[in-house]
Amino acid sequence: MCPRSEQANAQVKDDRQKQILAAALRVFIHKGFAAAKMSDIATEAGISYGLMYHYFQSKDEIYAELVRDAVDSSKRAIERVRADDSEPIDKMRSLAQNIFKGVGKNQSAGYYFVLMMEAMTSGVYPARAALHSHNQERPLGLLVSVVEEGQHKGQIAAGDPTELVLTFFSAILGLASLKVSGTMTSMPDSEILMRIFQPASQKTT
Amino acid sequence: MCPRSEQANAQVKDDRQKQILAAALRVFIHKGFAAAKMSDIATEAGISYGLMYHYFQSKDEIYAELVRDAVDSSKRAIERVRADDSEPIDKMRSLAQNIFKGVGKNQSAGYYFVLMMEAMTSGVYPARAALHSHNQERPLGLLVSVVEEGQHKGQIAAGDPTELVLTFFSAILGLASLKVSGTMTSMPDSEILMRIFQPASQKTT
DNA sequence: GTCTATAAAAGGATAGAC
DNA sequence: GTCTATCCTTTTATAGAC
Repeated sequence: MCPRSEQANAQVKDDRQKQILAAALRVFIHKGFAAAKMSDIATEAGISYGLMYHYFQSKDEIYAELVRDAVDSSKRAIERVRADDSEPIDKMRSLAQNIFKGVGKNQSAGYYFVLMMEAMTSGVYPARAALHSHNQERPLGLLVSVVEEGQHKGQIAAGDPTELVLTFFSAILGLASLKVSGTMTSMPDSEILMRIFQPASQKTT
Repeated sequence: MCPRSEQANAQVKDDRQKQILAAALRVFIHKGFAAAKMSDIATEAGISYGLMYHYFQSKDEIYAELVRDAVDSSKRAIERVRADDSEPIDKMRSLAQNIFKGVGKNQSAGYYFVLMMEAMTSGVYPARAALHSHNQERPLGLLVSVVEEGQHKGQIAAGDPTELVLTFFSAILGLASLKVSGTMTSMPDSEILMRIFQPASQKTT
């Protein structure tokens, strides 16, 4: 009953939740929502099956929580590059490099991006719900204006900026999928993808 | 008992199998293997649940069969462009255009490509089995030499050709996923992706 | 060949001991 | 807080009537 221990317990509880979420992220990324079993997540987290339900109400809840985190994380990363004063093309480059590095090293920052993209395409209900609870503008939408500015400055090829952003990130998604599945052992040079932005008749420099 | 009717029955049987496979392809593409239910496929095919098992032994068998077909189809498409006498860069372009057109129009030729790529990344057992039963060299491997030739001719940027091929097709995979899921209403211009091959300081022409 | 009804298995969720 | 054992829903697969 002493307040100290209660606070400590709250800390333990929070740690466990994070531990479960981290394990679930890995499992969901590798198997997808439907194929991921609660028992897989429990094993990956190194705890018993039943304990999962002490911290989360359902598989859906875990997934929705992760998608929210993924969107937040992606959004923060995007806001960060938007805020700094580099050139538009370098903002896109920096974003790509961060994701490539994260995916290459199996870090959750990289996994978050993959999860967010999969949530967009999967049609899984809890994903849709989590995506829409953030009714604020979608993360990738924040990049359209960056691309537009880059086009005005002649750094980025002409064309519908939304289409360009989607093409760029779906390409990253495809690469990340191959990497995560082990089909590809390491991520390629991110400059290959940067060529998507490259105006036809002009050097990058 | 008359031979004529038996042959006609064989034809009906074959038609039904194709009908089920076509329905299954659509369902698998939209929901993924694990989330796809046999009842979904039956409904999509417009037949009863039980009848599925008259033509196939299991969900795994249907999936494996589709993956085999997808690999064959992709391989034939690749062999076809390899055989014709156009420039290497135009061979890649023609391949991309075909896939883009197929995915854009929801044709099975486009779906086959998506299925094949997903089979590579999914880790689903029947997919792996179907992929390995074709122990012959993998479809995308056939393109490495095309890219190499394009590099010698200065049409394609330098760099590991395998990496380039994988990057190119994983980008297509990502785009196709967005299209199939409805996140993207139409496929972008395939020339955007062709820039992946573009040497840095040179016009395509 | 085709369907409906049922069995069998898998996986999500809960209960209760410790 | 943590685990084991059990329940219950969902889905795969089979049986048997027509």
